[in-house]
Amino acid sequence: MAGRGLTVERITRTAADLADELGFDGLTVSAVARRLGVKDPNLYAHIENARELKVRVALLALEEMADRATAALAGRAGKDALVAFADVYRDYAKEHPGRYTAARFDLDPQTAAAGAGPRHSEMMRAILRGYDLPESDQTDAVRFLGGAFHGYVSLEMAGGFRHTPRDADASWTWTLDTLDLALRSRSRKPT
Amino acid sequence: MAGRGLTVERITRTAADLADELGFDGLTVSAVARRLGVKDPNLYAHIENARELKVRVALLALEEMADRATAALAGRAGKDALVAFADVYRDYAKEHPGRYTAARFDLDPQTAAAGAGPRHSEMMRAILRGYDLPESDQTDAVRFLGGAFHGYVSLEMAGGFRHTPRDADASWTWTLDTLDLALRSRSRKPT
DNA sequence: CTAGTTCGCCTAATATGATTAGGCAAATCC
DNA sequence: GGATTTGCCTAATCATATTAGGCGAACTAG
Repeated sequence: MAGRGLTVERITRTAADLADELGFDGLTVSAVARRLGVKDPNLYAHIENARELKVRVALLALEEMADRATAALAGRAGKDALVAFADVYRDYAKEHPGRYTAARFDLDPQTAAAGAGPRHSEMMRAILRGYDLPESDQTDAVRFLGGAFHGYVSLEMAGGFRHTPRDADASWTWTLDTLDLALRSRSRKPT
Repeated sequence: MAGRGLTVERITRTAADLADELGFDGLTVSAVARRLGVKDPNLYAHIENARELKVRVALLALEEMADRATAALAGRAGKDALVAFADVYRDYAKEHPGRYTAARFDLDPQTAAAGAGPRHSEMMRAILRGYDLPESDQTDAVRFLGGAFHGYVSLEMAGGFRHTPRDADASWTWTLDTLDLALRSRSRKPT
């Protein structure tokens, strides 16, 4: 049997691959079962329901991104760190569109807190340390940055930039330069 | 019959309302038919398939937002305009989460171009005129702003800010201030 | 006015997907 | 070696999407 040894891990990995191939919305229990060479009902021995499948993919994606980000951040600070971190998101979204979309899946608070979500905020805060913002601006800046990164990537992924000839990479660079500029102008110490 | 006089418009409006109530993903042909008091197959006399239903909701949302934005922008310029415009998005997303999500639906280029999408870019460009950016930065800035607005709203809507106590409105204000700052630092003329 | 047509809605039927209940055979335990 | 557990399967139900075809009321042409 092709399905020899089903495990939650194997199911999740397969689901993640399928999400990348079919789009996160196209991810179905049936498709995963098919790909694994087993019948649909088998999967329910390992997962509760379709939602759990998606949640697991979301958590996987969050973790993979956090791992990459951690690596990218090593030894960098300031704008360097900002750019490296942002590139991790954008590159990941390009390589794994389904996973990336999954990462935005609406997780319930506990699940989210148990996943890699907090690692992401942590890293963001670490980057911001390089800008020396007032303590009170910290959270605002995390939200601002997170939104800016995600928004850009998400619009680009949705094809929102196809209408205009301007190169998406160039706009990305401009965006990061501008974010850096913005944060520096918020800094307590002069640049 | 409750369904007296089905029209694409009525179907679309009903679909949009359902999207707001159930979430865009929960929007189904069946649910719309139920709400309209007719059997599912009837709808196919007016729409091609489920996708078209979603596309129509997306176009409706885009248009409604554009209308609001147009009104909000009247008589404003500079940061005032920026804030008014951004608030339109955020408020709309709060009032109509399903419609807002729909507005990000992946439309094919022609459909998108025929809809209100271009109006949005136009308004964004109008706002940017107040900042007097170099010609070449125009498109980059539109993408940057669009991404920042959408990203923030989308994270907030997805509950991404629930983890931290900090008030989402305050962060929004900070974000808009920072965007204004960023654009001003990109301006050709001094502030 | 009336046969023919169109309109608006319905029932029947198929396919896919989610999910539950229960069967069976090989591997494992005492 | 029989009892059990494990791993997968079949059968069955329900919701949704979508197609095909029926039926009566309103509408139109002669």
